[in-house]
Amino acid sequence: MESKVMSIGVVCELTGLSERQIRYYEERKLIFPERTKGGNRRYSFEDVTTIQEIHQKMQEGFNTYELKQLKQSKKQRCSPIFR
Amino acid sequence: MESKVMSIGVVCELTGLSERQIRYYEERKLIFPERTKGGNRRYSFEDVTTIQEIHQKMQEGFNTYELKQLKQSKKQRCSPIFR
DNA sequence: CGTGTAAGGAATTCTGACACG
DNA sequence: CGTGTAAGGAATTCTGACACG
Repeated sequence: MESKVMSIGVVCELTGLSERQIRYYEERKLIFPERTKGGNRRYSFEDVTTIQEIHQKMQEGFNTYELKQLKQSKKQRCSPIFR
Repeated sequence: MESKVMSIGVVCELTGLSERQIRYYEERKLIFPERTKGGNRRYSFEDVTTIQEIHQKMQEGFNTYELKQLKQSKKQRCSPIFR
């Protein structure tokens, strides 16, 4: 389910995290919710999974910069250039 | 996906129907969204599908009472008593 | 019956900032 | 760095009612 349908409040319930934390992950460019015409964020179930993974990694000691690096290195290894 | 995560605005976008129509289906007991602590409705993807089916049937000439009857007869045929 | 609408209020979300560390 | 919070405003949703038919 990749459709962006959830408000931040629902994501908080699903993840147990605060709005602040979720918005911070976005600020660090780790998640990319859509926006309604009025400017409200909309998240997908994939986003929720990603958020949970981010939180898990952070509890293991990674910071957001490192997580960003990890994501990008994964992307590179999967890109056509590397095949 | 049976989790109730969507606000009525998202359901409107997904179905192309108005808030009024969607709330009316609930009034006629054809759908059963959950509520947040504050009283806001939350719908699942299953609800969206059901809403689309209801709208389809209504365009075919059924009224909400008949649709309610249809649902109940389906339930009865599937109930243990009828096996 | 099914749906549009204006009305007023309440719940939800937004941003930018200050704070701590 | 990551997160809590109070502040003020804006978007979203709620209910009950009137309207048409």
